[in-house]
Amino acid sequence: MAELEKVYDPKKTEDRIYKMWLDGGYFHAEPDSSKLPFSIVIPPPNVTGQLHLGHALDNTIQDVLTRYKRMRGYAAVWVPGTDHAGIATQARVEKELRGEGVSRHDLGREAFVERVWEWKTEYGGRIIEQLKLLGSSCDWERERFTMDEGCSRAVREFFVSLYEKGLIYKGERIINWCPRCVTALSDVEVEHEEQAGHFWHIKYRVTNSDEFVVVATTRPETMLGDTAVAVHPDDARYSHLIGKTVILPLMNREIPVIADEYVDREFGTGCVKITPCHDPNDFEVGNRHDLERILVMDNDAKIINGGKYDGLDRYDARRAIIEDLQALGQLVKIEEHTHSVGKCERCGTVVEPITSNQWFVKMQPLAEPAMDVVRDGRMKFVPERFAKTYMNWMENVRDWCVSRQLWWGHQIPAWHCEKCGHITVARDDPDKCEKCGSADIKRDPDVLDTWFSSALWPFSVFGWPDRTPELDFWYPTTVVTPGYEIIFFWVARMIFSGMEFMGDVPFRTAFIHGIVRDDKGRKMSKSLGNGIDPQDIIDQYGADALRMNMISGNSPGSDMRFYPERCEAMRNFANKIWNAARFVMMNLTTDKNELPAALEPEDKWILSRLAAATREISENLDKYELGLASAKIYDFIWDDFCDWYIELSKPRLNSGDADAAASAQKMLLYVLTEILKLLHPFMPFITEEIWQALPHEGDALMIQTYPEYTAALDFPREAADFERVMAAIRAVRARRAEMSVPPSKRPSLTIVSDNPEIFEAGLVYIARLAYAGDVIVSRSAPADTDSMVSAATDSARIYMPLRELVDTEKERARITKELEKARADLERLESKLSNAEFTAKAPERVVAAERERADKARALIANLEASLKGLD
RNA sequence: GGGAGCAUAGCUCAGCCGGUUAGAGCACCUGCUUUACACGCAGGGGGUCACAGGUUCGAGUCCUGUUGUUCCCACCA
Repeated sequence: MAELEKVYDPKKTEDRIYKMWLDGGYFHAEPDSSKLPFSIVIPPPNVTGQLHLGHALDNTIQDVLTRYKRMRGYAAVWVPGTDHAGIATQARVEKELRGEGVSRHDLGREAFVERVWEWKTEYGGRIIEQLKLLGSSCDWERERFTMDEGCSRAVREFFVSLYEKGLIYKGERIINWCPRCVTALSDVEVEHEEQAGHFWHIKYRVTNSDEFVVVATTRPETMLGDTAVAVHPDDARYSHLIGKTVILPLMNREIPVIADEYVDREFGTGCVKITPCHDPNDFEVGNRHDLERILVMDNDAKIINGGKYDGLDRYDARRAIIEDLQALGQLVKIEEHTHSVGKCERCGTVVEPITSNQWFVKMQPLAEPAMDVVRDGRMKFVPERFAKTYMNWMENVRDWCVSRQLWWGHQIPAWHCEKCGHITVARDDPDKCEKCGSADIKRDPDVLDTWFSSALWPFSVFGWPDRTPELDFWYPTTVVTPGYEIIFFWVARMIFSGMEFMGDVPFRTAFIHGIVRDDKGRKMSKSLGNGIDPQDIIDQYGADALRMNMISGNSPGSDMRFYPERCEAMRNFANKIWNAARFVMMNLTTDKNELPAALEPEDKWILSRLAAATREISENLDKYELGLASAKIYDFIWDDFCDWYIELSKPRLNSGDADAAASAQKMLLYVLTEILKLLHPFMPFITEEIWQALPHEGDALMIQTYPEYTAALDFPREAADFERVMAAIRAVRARRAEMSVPPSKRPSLTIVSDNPEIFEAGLVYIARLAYAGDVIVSRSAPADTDSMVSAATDSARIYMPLRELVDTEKERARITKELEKARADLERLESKLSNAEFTAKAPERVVAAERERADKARALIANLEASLKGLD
C-alpha cells in the first residue's frame, strides 16, 4: 500500500492520473444498445482561445454530468472540439502578417487560408490541452473542428438543401456593417449601448419657395444619401407639402416629400429625412415609395457619392457637414440626445447600417417548429426562465445574414454566371451555369457566419449527413451547457437546425449557466486586466479545488464572483480527504473491501448518513442542482465522516481487540470508498489517486458504479439513538469549553437517562470524545449533584464532578436561562398543536414532527428542572 | 419602450415542492501540539431574510405594490 504524504500535492498526481485515464481508454464510448445513451457536445471554444474561467465553469459542469452518468452505467460520450471562429482567427493571423509588413491581399486568398491553417495546426490545440488540465473526460478520439472535412460536408449539405427549399436567399437588404472587420454582421453580433450624442435639426428648403421643413437626425452624414423627406399622411402641418420637393442642402439635390405612416407626428419635428441605404426603417420606406437608393459610404465607412465629402471618414464628414450647414444657416439647433449605438461584438467599432447584397436564412418557417418544441416540452431549459428569453427572441427573429466578407471560413457554395447572372448552388463544385450552360462562372467569394457551422454541431459531430450508428444512438443529445450569453448565437440556431434536418431537437435539456465575474462583480476582460488564468489557479490549488469552487455555492443560471480564497477552502477540503484516507490506510490490515459481519451503533449511524447523502446527491445531480449536490458531499465528508466517524473509530482501533479493530477498519474502508465514488465527478483527480492506493477491484474509480441508496443499509432507528449519544457528547464539550476545562482533565461522568441502554452502548465514545474518565449510566442522579456541573439534552442529564469549578449561583442562572428558552419553545409548539386548524389542515408528517419536537422539549425541560433541583 | 434577475450574518453566497430555533465558506472571539489533517480540532458571537400590504393553520419561500440594483431585448429618426 502506497505511503501518502502528509499534505496532498495535486501537482504530483494530476498529470499522472490523467494519463492513466487516457491510457485506459475510459473516456471513449461506442454506441451500445445494451446501455442507455448519454451525450454532450462541447460548446466548441474558439481555436484562438485561451482557457478562461468561463470555460472552467462550463467544462466542469459537463465533466461532472458526464462522469456521473458514466458511473451510472450510461454509454456516456462527451464530444470535444473547437470552432474555427471566422472573424477572430482571421484577425489574429492578419495581425501576425502586419508584423511582417504584409496584408492578406498581398498573399492572396489561397495562400492566406493556407497560412491560417498553419496557424491553426500550430496553436489551435492549446485550448484543448488546457481542457485536459481540468480533468475533462472528453472522448478525444471523437474530437472535431468546425472546418474539418465532415463538418464542411455538413455545412455544404445544409446550405444547399436550405437553398433548395427556398430558405436561403441572396438579396440587397440593410445589414450591420463593421468597417474595421470589413464584413457584414448578423443582428446578434451587434451590441447596443446607450451613448450621449446630439440631435441635429436641419432646414431643408421647399423647392421654389421660402418655406423650410426641419428634420432632425443623430447621424447628419447620412443626409448625403437622403432621397426623400417623409411626413405623416394625416399631419395637417405638412399636408400641403406632400408631393412637392425640397432641396437637399450641401448636395443641392431635389428630393420628394412623401407621406408615410411610419412617421411619428409627436417625435421631433414630425419630418423625417429618408436615407434608404443607411437606415433600416428608411429602407422600408424607400421600398414602399420606390425611392432611389444612394449609398454614401464604402466598406471602410468613408464617404462616397457625397460630392466634396468623398473620401472623408464618416466622423470627419459629420464634423464638416455640421460646419457647412452652420455656415449656410441651415442648422437650426443642436439638442443633447442619448441614443443607442450598435457596436461590433468582436472589435467594438460602431457598426454602420448599410444596404448590401448578402445571403440570408429565412427565419419564419424555421422558427415555428423551434418554438413548438419548447412549448410542448420536448426540449426544456434549466433554469426555466431562459425559455422565456428564447421564445421572446424567436418570436421576433429576423432573417439571419449569414454571409461574411472574410476568407477564413466555409466559402459559400454558390457560383454566379457572368453571362446570364444565374446563381448555381450545388453540392459538388459545378463547371458551368446550371441555367445557360456557360462556363464563365465565378464562385461567390463570401464565407459563412461561424455560427452557421456551430448550429449543426450536435449532429455534424456524429457524422451527419451520413446516417451513422453514432447519430442513431446519441442524437438527440442529452444536455447542452452554454452560458446565457450564447442562447441566441448558438442554442436557438441549433434548435431550428436540428428540427429542420434531423426532425428532432438537438438536445433534451439546455442547462444554462451564468458568467464568472471578478471579485468586484465585474466582467473579466482583457481591457480591464482583471482576468484570472485558470492555469494559475490549478498550479496553486489544484484542478479539483478549482472545479469544486466553480460548482459549489452557486445556483443554476446565476452569475458568480470568483474568489481565489474560496479555492483555498476547497484545497483544504482536498487535504482533509487526503488525510482521512491516510488515517484509513494507516490502520488498514485488510485487503478486501467488505462490510464487517456485525455493525456497531456508530456504524449504523454513519451508514444511515451515507445512505441519506447518497440519495440526496443523486437527486440533486438529476435535477442539475450541482451546487446542492456538492454541498451535500462536502458536509457529509467533513462533518459526518471526518469529524465524527473517524473519531468514533479510534477507540475500537486502539482497543487491543483485534476483531473490533478489524471491523472498524472494514467500516472505514467501506465508507471511504463510497465517498470517493460519490465525490469523483466533482473532484476526479484526488479521488482516483486515493482509490488507486486503497484495496480495490477494477482498474479505475472513474468506471466504478455510482452508489445508489440501499434501504438495507439505512438504519433510521439506530441512527436516531446514536444521535442522542452524540448530543450528550456535544453537551459535555460545550460545558467544558465554557468553563475552560482542558482536555487533559478527565472527570468521571454520570449519565442519567430513562433509556440507559442507549448510552451504555456508547460508553467508550463518550469517554473519548467528551474527554471523560470513567462513565456511569444510571436511571437516577448521583447523591451529591449540588457540587457537580451538569449538562442536559432532551434524552439525558450528565453530571461532572468539577467541584472546584462550580459556582452554584452561576450554575443556577445558566440552567434557568436554558430552561426559559426551552419553556418558550414548548409554549410555541403547544400553542401550534392546540390550534385545531393546524392539526386539521397541516399534513400528517408535519404535525407528527411538531409533536415529537414538543416531546423533546418537555424531556429537556424535565432534565433541566432536575438539574436545577440537584443544585439545591 | 418591453422583459428578466437580484436584495438573507462584517464579506461572498446557498436555502429546490411554503412546515424545526434561517445555513455555508471567509472574517471575528475563546480554548487545544486529543499520534489523519494547524490546509487542523472543540466551543462561541453575529441576521427585523430591502420595505409595505395580502393569501395561508403556517411566509425568507407564494401574490400585489414600492424602493434600490444588475442584465437582456427593441428600427422613434
